[in-house]
Amino acid sequence: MKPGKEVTIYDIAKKLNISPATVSRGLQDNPAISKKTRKRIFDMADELGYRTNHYARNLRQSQTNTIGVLVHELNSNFITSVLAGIEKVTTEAGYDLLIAHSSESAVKEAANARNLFHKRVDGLIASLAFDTTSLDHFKPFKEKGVPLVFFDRVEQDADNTVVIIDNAKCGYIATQHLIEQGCKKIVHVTASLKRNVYAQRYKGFRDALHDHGLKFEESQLIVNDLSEKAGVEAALRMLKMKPMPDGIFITNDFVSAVCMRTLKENGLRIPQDIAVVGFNNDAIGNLIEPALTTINYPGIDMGEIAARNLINHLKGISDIHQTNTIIVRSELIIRKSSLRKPV
Amino acid sequence: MKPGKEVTIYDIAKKLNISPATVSRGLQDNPAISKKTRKRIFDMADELGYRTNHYARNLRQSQTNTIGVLVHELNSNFITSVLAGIEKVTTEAGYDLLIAHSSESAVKEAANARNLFHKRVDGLIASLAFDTTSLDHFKPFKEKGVPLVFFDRVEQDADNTVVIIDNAKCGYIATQHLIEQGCKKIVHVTASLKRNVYAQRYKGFRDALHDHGLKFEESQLIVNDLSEKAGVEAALRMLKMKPMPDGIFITNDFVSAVCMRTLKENGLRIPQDIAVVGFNNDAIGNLIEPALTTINYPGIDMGEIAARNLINHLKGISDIHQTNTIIVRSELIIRKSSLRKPV
DNA sequence: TCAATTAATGCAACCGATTACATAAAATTT
DNA sequence: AAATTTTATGTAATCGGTTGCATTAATTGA
Repeated sequence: MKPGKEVTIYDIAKKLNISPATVSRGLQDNPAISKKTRKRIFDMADELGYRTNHYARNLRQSQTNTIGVLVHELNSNFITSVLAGIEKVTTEAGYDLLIAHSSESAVKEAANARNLFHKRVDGLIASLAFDTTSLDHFKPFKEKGVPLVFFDRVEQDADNTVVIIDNAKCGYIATQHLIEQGCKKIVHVTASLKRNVYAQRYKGFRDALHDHGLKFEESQLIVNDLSEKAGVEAALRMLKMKPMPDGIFITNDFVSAVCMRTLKENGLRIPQDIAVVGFNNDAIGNLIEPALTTINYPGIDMGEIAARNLINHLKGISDIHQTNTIIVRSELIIRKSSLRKPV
Repeated sequence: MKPGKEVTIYDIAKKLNISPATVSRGLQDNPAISKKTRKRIFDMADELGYRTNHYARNLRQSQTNTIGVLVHELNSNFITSVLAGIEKVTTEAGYDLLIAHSSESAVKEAANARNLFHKRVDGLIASLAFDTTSLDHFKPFKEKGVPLVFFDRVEQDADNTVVIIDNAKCGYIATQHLIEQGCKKIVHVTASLKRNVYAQRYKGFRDALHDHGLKFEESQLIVNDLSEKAGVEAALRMLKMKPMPDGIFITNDFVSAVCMRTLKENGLRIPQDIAVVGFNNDAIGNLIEPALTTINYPGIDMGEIAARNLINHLKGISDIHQTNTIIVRSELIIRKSSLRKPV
């Protein structure tokens, strides 16, 4: 076979002395085509090394069989497992994936959304950046009727389908666990409260404090960007507090690890002096010392659920506008970083 | 604008009373079109909310403006930064990315290659799975003249363009460093020696031992699959050795962290009893205790270089078959896990 | 045996952009 | 002013499948 020469259904048709329409139908397993002809078509396709031209097909059908995924970063355990879940479902269903990440920038997020829109994805799965406030960049999708599913970082007030965990509950049980371990002054380290996930976790945190009769001061809330530098700074700030906190609930395992390192460097013992609870159950939590208590939630399931809902909608099996909010299970995993009492 | 109604260049042409050809040219900044007309075209395109139909374009031009990326996993720092590098270059050049991962399975790798081939990527960037032995699944690309670039895990004997680091040298300096720190019995923990990266690192390791007059026994080489379980087993095996090793060179930071954890659990002090050097400079290395000495190499640069070479080739700026092997810089980062002597 | 169904296949118009070639209009040269 | 060149635009074929409708062949029924 010479390079550059592509085999088309016309070539197959000519060789077999039948019409291209028949070849097309045969390739699609259209029941109108006899088994005999179909077999001949497939055999000839193999022989000639035929491959479908998806561009011709998509052009004609005016659908791309592509799903866009918009995430903030690719660098966490959580996100990669969500992607794995999405990928599993979409490949099974014969869809391609176009993945874009915003590096936590609302501007880049909007640019990516625009790009995916121009690429005509059939549907979009997205998790918002830190500083995204307006959802305007998703409007074109809505106007064209392209279905959207948000996961994890979402805007819940809008009429979107969202796949999330119960962040408030997670925040509550994480905090409650610290309280049960005897912590009296608990600090919460988190990111922009404009994002639902952080706002909800914070809410759970506050509720738990309140329900257990612990008071709260503004200084017990540290908001930053979840970078390494921010983790170090948060730890230093806590070291200066009087009295020092005896418990920390941090919204992310990486920052937890950084904080713990800094605290330890400054002579504090974990969990005796300060107990720590993280969030996400990244691999790192089990490798640092002491091992990190954290909230586990199944990224892969979230990805699968988001993708499955979108695809069912696309195939007309179900309507995405009916199921508005899907809550995925989550749990507290208790390890040494918070254990001050015998189990 | 009603959903479902797509604006085409014909619509623009009709409104402006010019031909679709002119619109097409105007949109492409073809110099044959007067500035005035071009402006009218762009304005009308904006007004109508026109978006290019890439499928029509690709069909006509018989090129997809898509580059396939084939990697073993998405879960490491290294791979995500390579992807970031690739993405940067390809988006700048207006290419899309189709990313597939093989989960370290040669079978899945072949399936992904087949899929990307059928999707007609214009070029392919790949890093091989553990157990890939044959490169047959890349043949169709070669036959059709689709350019290939391999990075990191490559097959060097073939006539492919590869982007790599000097793994032998890295293995050498890592080992030499341990020797300089006074290690007499060094164990190397790595993965399948069929893969160039591991084979070369092992070679460097052996050469360093030899050059410094240290003898080597088979038991000093532990080959596994770089999983958590494998890391624990490797550590346990070393604990049973008589005499126990006083240095370890591990081919990956995650496994290093796991090994260190197990060794510490068994009462060993690092680096006093055993010094450890990892590979990759993952974030984890700086969070565990003691911080991990490791080899750093810039994934983002590798990605950029691989992508840039591929794209230059596609654009006819350069020929990929000329530059056969590109070696990216790498360096040893010394941290506490190996430091037995004052710097 | 012949009409009425049903099954299998073909015809031809599309999807939306690109581009070689032709043509018209404007600018320049002689 | 006519001829020539340059600039701007139009015509129509093409890329490779898909699909509504028409047609033919095979099967069934009367």
